[in-house]
Amino acid sequence: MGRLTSERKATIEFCDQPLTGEGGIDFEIIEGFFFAYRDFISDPDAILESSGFGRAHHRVVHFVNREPGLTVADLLETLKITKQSLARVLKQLIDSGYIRQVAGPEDRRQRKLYPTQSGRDLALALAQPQQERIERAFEGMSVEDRKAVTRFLAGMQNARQE
Amino acid sequence: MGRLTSERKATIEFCDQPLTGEGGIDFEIIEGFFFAYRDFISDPDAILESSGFGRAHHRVVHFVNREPGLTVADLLETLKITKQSLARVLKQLIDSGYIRQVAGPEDRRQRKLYPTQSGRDLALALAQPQQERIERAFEGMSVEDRKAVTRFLAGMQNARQE
DNA sequence: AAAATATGTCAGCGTTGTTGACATATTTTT
DNA sequence: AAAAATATGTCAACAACGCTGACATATTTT
Repeated sequence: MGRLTSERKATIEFCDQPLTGEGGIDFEIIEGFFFAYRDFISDPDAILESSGFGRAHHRVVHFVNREPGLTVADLLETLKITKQSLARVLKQLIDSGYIRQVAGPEDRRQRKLYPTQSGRDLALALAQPQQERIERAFEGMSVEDRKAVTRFLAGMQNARQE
Repeated sequence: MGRLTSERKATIEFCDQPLTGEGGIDFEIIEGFFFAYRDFISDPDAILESSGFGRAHHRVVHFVNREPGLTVADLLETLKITKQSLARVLKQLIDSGYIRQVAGPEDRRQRKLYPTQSGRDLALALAQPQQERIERAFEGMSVEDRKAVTRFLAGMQNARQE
């Protein structure tokens, strides 16, 4: 604890000691996660900029490619955003020809989402720099180490609703 | 590749096969990182909501606590945002009594930032649920496994400018 | 026929990032 | 001492992407 000036009257207190892992807090992981994720998404961000798209578009293109035919409701559940938020970016992706909608064959209220070839190409282009970054981070690591990372990422997630 | 209808004329093409790791892309890591980070920041988000603060405030409080006395320029460099963005949240944190500014002892143009006791308490309260989540993810993992995670997070980051 | 469901849309708002321009205090350079 | 550079603050406008609330339409279920 310190004091703003050498005078006694005000006693304006502030902490001048760095907050370290004394309380059993793993700041290396906390900060590492922040910096790593920020840099991780900066790669596709740079690509998206030229198309006039953003991160929200990236996520939609990604998951539609990962599971072609998923419905709007499925996508909302995965992304955990509102339909109004999704509508904005989805409309742009459809208008730009990256994604198509098909009425559900059984339930015609549904809109099943599929990537076009452009949409697939875009998803791959966005994943590529991320893959290179992952490979660089994995460089020199054993198979067990890599498994540990995968397990860690899974363990950091909330329980999947089933 | 599929077709929207059985008709031939239009040939509206779309991909109906899921994009898997065929191109050597590790989607498990890519998606795991996305879901893990999203859930990771949701914990402090819930706490911040009651104070009327957001994620941007969290980051500022965190780094000021980690390195008391850092200057505004230092903070901008760490967060990689513009001073106008920082000003908004920093002002609120100062007005709310979580952070104090002190003119630099050598260079009086500088504003050195310090947490107050409230600011320290807030930083700890925000870190706590994140720590618990990390511990849960680390559960049952060896020391080498944990080191691998730390190394992975470091390797995912851009080279530090020095 | 009525209710529920899946989706779309309009309107407005909040947070947090951006750029550009300019002001002030202080330090460094000439 | 004057001029230039630096550290910070501030005003204004804008963009991306979350949110809520309300309402419309088509389709399916009850």
